[in-house]
Amino acid sequence: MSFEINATDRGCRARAGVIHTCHGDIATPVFMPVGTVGSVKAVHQHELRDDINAQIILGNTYHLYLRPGLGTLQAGGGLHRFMGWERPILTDSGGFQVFSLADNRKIREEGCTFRSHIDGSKHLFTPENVMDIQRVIGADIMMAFDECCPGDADRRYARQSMELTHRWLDRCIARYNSTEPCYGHHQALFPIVQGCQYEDLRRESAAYIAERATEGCAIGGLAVGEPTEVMYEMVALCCDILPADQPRYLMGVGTPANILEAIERGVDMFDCVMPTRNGRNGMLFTAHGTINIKNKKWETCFEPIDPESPAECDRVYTLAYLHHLMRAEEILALQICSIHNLAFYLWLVRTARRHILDGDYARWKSAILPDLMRRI
RNA sequence: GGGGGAGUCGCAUAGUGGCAAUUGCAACAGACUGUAAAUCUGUCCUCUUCGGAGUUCAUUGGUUCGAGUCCAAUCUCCCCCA
Repeated sequence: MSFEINATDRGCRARAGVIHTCHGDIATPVFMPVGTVGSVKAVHQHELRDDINAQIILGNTYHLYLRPGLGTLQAGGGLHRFMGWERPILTDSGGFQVFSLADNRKIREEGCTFRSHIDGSKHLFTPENVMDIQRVIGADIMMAFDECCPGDADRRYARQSMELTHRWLDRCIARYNSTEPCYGHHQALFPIVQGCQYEDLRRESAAYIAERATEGCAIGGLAVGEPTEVMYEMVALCCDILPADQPRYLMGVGTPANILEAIERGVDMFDCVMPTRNGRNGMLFTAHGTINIKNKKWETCFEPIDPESPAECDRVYTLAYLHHLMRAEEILALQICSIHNLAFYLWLVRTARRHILDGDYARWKSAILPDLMRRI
């Protein structure tokens, strides 16, 4: 894997680049749709490719390990082949589940034990087996096993958590270096900065990660309850320390505004469940603001969902029709909302890239931001 | 004509002397950030300074400290027999 930077904006730290992988190139800044269990919920692979033009998607180590399980994944030739997706895949390590399944897990030095949310069975994740599992999944980008620390953690806990994540990282790297890809294509390993909302911890962590990163780095543990401004400060601070010649991935973020702010501070890669989850719950993101398609006001709005969208469903179907489908609880509504939101997110980062190349990113961002944050 | 049953806040339901009244649906909003989410939350008779206040359970009258609940009549609907 390699990363080339095409342009750095004149007015800010935003950059436009290309990540080259064995499964194709990824133009950055990039948004990666989340496909936790080997499926971007409610969206077909051909829609991801042709309507949305997703360059890379996410899978999740924890979920795929529980189901379908490693045997099936290996027999199926890895996740790319199993799910019929020939473009790049990044897998999260399960670090986020250490956070989100807090009631069903126990953290120790060795690793983290989980109770399966599916059948209650007990499982142990260690830095070593998380590397092994991601080898079997076959992700182009594997993530280090970390603890995603809650946003309101106190300093003492945040430090302990960060130091554990660092020790786990060294074990991840050792395992990574002593194992080979299963399917013949290269797999990169991204370490993850932690440190919660404490500046000194973030600095320390970013420096630790910068020393060990070879192909890319991630910033984790943000957008987990801390104020948005704090998140922006942490992002800026981390980007200053992380290697300039590697892609930077801000994990789990975020709203359209969050993404533009982070791009301005030097982030290249994003993922978030928001476009798909909120879409399934009736929220549409648009260049003019967010709308709740379930609201009565859309009942007779016979305008196309988005006449400019590359996705056919956005141009063909009206807001009134989508409103009707949503109310009628038709599965098609969830599909259309998900496709629309993903198409919008990808339009957003594509347009951001163009403005970075043009050198007027900051100005464009300031102009579009109030609209994005509006509620229609 | 005779006998039996039923009328509750849009719809459907609970309620057998202390009730502004149960639950579901519908309706109207809100939330959602490395997915335990096609999920969750709030409002849902009227007014409110959010403390409450005022009117309600087909209609009218009665019993009772107190009635959606008991009694009587009336109206409407359903079932059975002629």
